[in-house]
Amino acid sequence: MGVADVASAAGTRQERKRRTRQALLDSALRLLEDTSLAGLSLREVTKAAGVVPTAFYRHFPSMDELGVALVQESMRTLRAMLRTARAKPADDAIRGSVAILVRQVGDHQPHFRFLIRERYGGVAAVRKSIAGELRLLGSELATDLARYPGMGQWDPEDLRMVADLMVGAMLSVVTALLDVSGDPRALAEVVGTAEQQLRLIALGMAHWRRPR
Amino acid sequence: MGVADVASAAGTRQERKRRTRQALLDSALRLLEDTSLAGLSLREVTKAAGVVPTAFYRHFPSMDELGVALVQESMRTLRAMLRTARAKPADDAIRGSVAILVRQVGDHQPHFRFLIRERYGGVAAVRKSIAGELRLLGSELATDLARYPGMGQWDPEDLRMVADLMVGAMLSVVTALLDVSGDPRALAEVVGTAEQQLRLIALGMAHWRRPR
DNA sequence: TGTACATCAGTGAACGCGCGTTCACTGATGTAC
DNA sequence: TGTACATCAGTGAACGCGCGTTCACTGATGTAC
Repeated sequence: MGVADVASAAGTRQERKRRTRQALLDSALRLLEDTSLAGLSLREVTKAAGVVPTAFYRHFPSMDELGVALVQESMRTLRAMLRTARAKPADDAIRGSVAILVRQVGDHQPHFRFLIRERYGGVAAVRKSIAGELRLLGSELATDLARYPGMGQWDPEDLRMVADLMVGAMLSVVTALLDVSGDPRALAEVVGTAEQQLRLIALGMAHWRRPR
Repeated sequence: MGVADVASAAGTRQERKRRTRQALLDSALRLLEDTSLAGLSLREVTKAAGVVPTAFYRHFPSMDELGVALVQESMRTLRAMLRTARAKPADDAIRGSVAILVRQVGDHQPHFRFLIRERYGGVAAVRKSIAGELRLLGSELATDLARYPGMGQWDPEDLRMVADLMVGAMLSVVTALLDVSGDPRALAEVVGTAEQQLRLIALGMAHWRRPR
């Protein structure tokens, strides 16, 4: 028998298990484009992944836990996007950031759709997981903002307030982008509106004086 | 037999039907505090309303249609709120508007929770219904804004852009309010943050010059 | 007012179906010697 | 390297359950005369 016998071609047992787990996650994510997690059954997911229903339990204790795993995966995509934006500061920061957002949402629609759908969806464990991750993201963004020229002396509470406003605006734009997918005219309008909304927020920041 | 015999006490047949329909809507709304529409069964709703499952079809062709009816009902609550805000312009418009929002969300939590949950939820018909209603709301707000002193000469597109930003911010605040229900400390913080975010947007508007 | 008939909101039995979960199993992969 | 045993990812049968929907029905309400 050649060097690539059946066992080594399929990988180690551990590696094969990891692949099945990933197949379950991928299948669920695909099915979730049509429904919410609450409307998705364990049997549908296993069928799409090509395993028997009972095999599910070798990987997750319940569909809720699979949902939490999908949150982790999706948040990794979102963080990758912010890292990209941070890495290459364009001369027009707003236009550059929106362009990156558009690109990333286009490339990873299922992840973003999942986050938007389940953020206030029916599964409590998933909702809490997303809320916690977004809170963390707000903190990180506030820290980033503090490094911007002229913002060093901002009050930490104000930084946090602005960061949360920006996260909210970003998620609004993501939502709008998911709605227009495929229609170039509508896409251009969403991009234009997003840029202007961010400019308006930036304008507010430029004239901000801490109240009270 | 007295004037208030069984028939007249229970109302006309039409009136009794209307009451059963309302019982179905009320029961569904209460059950929806724990799940999303996709996770709610026809049988649960009829059981909570005190009728037999098959009676459901005398009022709605499907659970989806009940969901659409709940959107109508909830939007009526939201519009009532905006009418209140419009009716009594306080000397501090932002503080006054936020106070009305807090009051109204506290009084009608189930309606607001339903809108927030199902806005991007799993049921397509309901999602579309909410999206359409919110678009309408944005138009109305843009028209309102045009009447403000100093905004008459704003470009209609810019008005719409700002109106959408405000609707988005309002819904963010509603979400935050639903999360903190019952905790006075957290509530005060949400109110403070909301007021500051709106002030920042107002500040941006004050310095806005139409680009390009 | 009284009678005969029509309407129709709500009932209750029944159906077939997909669900989550249990259990004992199989057989390839992994490990100890 | 070869052998004997352990591990464990995935299988397949089976279960009881709640689901949406059908259907023929009941009996109070409504209407025509």
